Amino acid sequence: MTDTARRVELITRYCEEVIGADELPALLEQGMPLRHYIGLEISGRLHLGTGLMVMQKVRDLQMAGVQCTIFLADWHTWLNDKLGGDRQAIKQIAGGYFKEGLKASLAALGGDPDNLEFVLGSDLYHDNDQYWETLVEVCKNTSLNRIERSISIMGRSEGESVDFAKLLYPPMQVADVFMLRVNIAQGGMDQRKAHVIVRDVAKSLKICPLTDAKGNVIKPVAIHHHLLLGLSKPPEWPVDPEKLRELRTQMKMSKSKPDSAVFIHDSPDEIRRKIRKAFCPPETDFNPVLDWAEHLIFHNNEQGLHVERTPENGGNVDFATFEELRDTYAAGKLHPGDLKNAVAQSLIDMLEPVRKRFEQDDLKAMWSDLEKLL
RNA sequence: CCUGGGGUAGCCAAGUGGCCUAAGGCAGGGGUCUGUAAAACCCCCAUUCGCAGGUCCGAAUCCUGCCCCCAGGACCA
Repeated sequence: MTDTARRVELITRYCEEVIGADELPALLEQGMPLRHYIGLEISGRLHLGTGLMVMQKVRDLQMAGVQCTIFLADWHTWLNDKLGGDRQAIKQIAGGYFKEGLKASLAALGGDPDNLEFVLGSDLYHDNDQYWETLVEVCKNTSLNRIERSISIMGRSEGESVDFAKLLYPPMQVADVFMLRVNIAQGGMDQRKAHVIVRDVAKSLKICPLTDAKGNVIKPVAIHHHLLLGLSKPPEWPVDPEKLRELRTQMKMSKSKPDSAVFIHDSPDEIRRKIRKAFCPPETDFNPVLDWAEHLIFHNNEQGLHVERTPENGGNVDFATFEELRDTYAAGKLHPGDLKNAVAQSLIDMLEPVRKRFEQDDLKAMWSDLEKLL
């Protein structure tokens, strides 16, 4: 495998979708420094979707030699009425709990937290004419209709009536990408609308266009990771494939359903309890426990999944690949309870360093600052 | 600024002077039952009705003022 092929593989692996994958090899070959970003709202406790799904991709990108940036979107958090819309508190949590929590998560996954850049929205926008000019340019190159349809990126449903400020959110997110000079934009599958606008307007921007090593204007590559299923039963079961797209957002982990999500600093007992209560039908589709096994365990743990069972239940088993696990489960040869115990234990082990980090006084204090706000 | 409609739990929503210490549904929590969960069944979940006064024996329900939301309209030298 050539070096370029190896790096492309690292950049794109495990992604549910990559828009503009064809453009990657050329960028790599011309020695263009690759800059990544993912924007995160400061919305509350860090769950596995952010802590592990986002950060495992960051780790992969670092391994591919990409400069990674976490954009702490304090303005977007404010626009979206999160954390009570308290700007001062949002900033404080962003630079404290959020930043340190993400670094701890990345470290636990084998990435390099010291080489991870953090940019706060307020800092990027302050005294930055280019940013506001680019925002206007983005707006001039899209339509109100399109922006209204894209508010699903902020967890709002299409057609929902929102105050006008919220319509600034999507074009600001688009402008962020160009202002940060990013050529790889990462997001969950729920962010694709914003990234499609990014790519649509990329060639029309004059103030702050993105260019390659030769000075040609290019579009950022968009990489989208899988959204982890929430642990609760989907609102509609069985899931109708026709309605999958609209249901997807409702199926993801949500903070309003406390036990549908596991947080990065949950205690082993909490993790076991939540997973024990998880929806886990005999089917393999839309099975959150299998979903977590696939995307969290097999993508991070070389050892695969170790299942402990009593002798009368068949004794211990190891699965080296997800396919092996899925097929065994589908055949009814692995009991859901045993699967749950194994997945829980594996996550507990994976998150051990994160919990350790949160036991230290500085992070403990930052965490408690957040809890007071919730 | 005007006209009309509206503000009841996380969400939807009934109730228009006393039986409201506020119905119902969804979501959520606890439990029973299953070697998981789900389903089923049982239980919990607003001392309070946008805010402040007032009338009345008694107000979520009537009156006054204020705040906010929605749909129009007016203004636009």
